[in-house]
Amino acid sequence: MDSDYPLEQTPARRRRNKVREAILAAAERMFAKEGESGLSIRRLAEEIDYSPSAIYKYFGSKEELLEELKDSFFERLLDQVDRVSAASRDFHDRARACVTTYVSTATARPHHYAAAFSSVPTPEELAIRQHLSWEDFIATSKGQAFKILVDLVEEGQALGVFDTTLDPLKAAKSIWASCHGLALLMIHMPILPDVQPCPAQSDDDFVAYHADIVMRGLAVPAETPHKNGPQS
Amino acid sequence: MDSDYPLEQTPARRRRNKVREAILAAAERMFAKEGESGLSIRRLAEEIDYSPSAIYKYFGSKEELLEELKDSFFERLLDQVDRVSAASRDFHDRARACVTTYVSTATARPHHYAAAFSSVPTPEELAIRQHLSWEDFIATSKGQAFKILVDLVEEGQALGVFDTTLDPLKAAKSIWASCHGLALLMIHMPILPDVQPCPAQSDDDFVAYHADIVMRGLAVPAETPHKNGPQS
DNA sequence: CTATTTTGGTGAACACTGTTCACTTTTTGA
DNA sequence: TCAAAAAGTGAACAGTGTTCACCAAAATAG
Repeated sequence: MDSDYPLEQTPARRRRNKVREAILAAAERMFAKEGESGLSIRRLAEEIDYSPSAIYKYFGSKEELLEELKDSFFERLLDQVDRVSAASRDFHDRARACVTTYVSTATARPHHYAAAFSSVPTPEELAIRQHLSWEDFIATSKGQAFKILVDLVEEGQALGVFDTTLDPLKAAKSIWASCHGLALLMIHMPILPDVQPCPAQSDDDFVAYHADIVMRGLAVPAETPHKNGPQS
Repeated sequence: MDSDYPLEQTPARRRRNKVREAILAAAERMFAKEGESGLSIRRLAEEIDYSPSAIYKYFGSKEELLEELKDSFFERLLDQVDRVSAASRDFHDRARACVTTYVSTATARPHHYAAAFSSVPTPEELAIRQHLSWEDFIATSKGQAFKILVDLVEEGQALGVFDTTLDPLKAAKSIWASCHGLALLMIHMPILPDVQPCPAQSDDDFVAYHADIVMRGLAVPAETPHKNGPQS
């Protein structure tokens, strides 16, 4: 069955991929508009003029299909952030850009981002995930996103703008929590920004504002302000 | 039909409330264990020895029932935070306690908290929510939670520990995002804390750590450290 | 106390859903 | 050319939320 060189694209394979992509494209369209509950295998099959059972020749289950949508979305998000994190600019601008692109690409596809963090692991799954190595973790998309943050923290510490007494992993987790929370808050509760007679600003402005506050929390503390540093 | 004083509890009403509470209790148990997808009207009816259609004499739909579960959970959460925010302690400890109790009560019932922020509003819903007043907003549970944060920020500013140039609303939103994100990160990705040869600490310790970092981001800036304050 | 109306509860049905499986048609590879 | 593998299908299964006609019991009115 396997050919001379493994990457050969027989016409059959090409056709198969085409159908697969058609399924994914329709699913993507559906899911982006109506979310997980709005994505139905039967409607999806109807959309691309196939029978529902045909889908199962390409995806083992609806869950598997959804997993692929979510994964490819998160990898796109990761690429975006990776790009701006590798740009050569002022450190503060670059760090802020990481936050803003993370949040804006997340909110641009609310269903995707929310679904990417939707599973509540059962105790058994939790026990399994407990013993997975750091290497295995940063091999995943989420792990790579986390690694970008860790590197960013370490760079900030090396540049003398971040507190060197902070554990980079903890700091990175703190940053991630702040970004994650803002993105989801904007997705699920998009009313807070200018609910009052204050000068209305755009969402993007607030994200940058939030990013600056988050970074201030990691900055080197003032000489003797109060006894308010996180104790190790 | 209406009696002399509106609060009269006829035996019928009492019986009805009893059944209603039984439904809610079973639903609560089911939902806490298996989440929204695991809560089935039919299984729920079977659990309390009623027919599925009986449920609809007490709740208009599954959505309505779920709404009640989520709302009552969030009000419990609000109560917890309200209590510790009203305690008379050192400001830093109190603020930190607000964050830690918020996050820990959220993670104690992961399905509830996640579901409380699960709806992605459609553009139409968004347009409706756009013109709702500040008064209407802080009448809701979420609004009250937000108000606690705003008050906390203003108190911190009055005490001179928070930067007075910060808009209390924006600062409160920033704090909320950070808490919300940490809670959801711990719910959906409970692997980050000590994934490495670093001294393993408990989740609670990290939440407090995070709280301190968040508060540091709102503290009065050092004299002339860098040009890293959020510009208004 | 009786008659009437309202309430609580049920079973069957409707319109969905994801998924499986026996089956046919098409395509591929030797 | 022929057998084997792949692609695709319709019907069925086991679920789901929800509705509705119907019935019995309780509350209410005369």
